[in-house]
Amino acid sequence: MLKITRKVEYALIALRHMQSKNVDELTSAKEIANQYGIPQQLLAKTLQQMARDRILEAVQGPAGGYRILAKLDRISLKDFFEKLEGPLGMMDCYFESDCIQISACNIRVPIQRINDNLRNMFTQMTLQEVTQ
Amino acid sequence: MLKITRKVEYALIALRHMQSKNVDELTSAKEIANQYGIPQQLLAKTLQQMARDRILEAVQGPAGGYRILAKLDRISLKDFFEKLEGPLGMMDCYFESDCIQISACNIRVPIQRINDNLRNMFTQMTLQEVTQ
DNA sequence: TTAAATACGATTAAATATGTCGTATTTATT
DNA sequence: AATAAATACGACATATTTAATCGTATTTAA
Repeated sequence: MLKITRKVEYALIALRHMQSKNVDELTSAKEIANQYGIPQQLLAKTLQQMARDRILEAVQGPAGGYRILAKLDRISLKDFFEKLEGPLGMMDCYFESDCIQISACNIRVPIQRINDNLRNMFTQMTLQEVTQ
Repeated sequence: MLKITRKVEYALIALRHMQSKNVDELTSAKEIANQYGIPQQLLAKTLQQMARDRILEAVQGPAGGYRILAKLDRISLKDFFEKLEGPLGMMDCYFESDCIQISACNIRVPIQRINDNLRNMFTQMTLQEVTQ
């Protein structure tokens, strides 16, 4: 429980890698995949998603690649996680309420408290802090 | 990501249920399973594990069941989670260091920072707070 | 025109989580 | 002593989620 996914892991590796370069320099998925020993296609998808989310900018064609587009100190870890993985909650009933036994459930409120703490914590941390 | 497991969910439901009773009153797995619509055998296993962990006391035989043994305000959520699920970390390399590409990895330290925050948060919350 | 890169849906594979089965043990009740 | 209702627990089966791969299209510098 409470594990981050490979997608997030690869995204962070990529961001950190790019941050060690000149701001407008491009990095290909291949370069990162080789350097860190991770599956290129999977990484590529993650980078593409980040591009759709306007975290990265993608440049096509040979000698193309990705560079950081967003201000990382303006993106909370919560937003980052949610962009990549969807709503951030310890239980789905935090967002959806189609749980069949919701009336019998006696831990909805307590779980929400934990959840709020968790979300609050990740709201306070920025991507910049993590990848710098 | 960051989801709690059914095991933890069922454990919390059970604890909260027992807390609404007299301290020495016994509750059977069947009673909880029926009331909250959860699989009895799976719940039973979880209760048995909590008994091994000295959170609950088990009484065998007919009319047997479980009651709360530990002082819940002395057990952190971190300890509780770790008793049930093992080491609490967003990545395994927080505890194990047999990651093949660990030398190339560029996010070990940042991830550890997030991890420390997370563990710190759960260290500060007690089981009592959650189940009361 | 070619080659090297991104783009992305579809599918497969692997890992993890969840649930069930079968059997043993304990013990209150009859 | 026999029975029944509960805990105890390893082994297995199923379901779900995550991770990885495949195939094909598009873009664009050389």
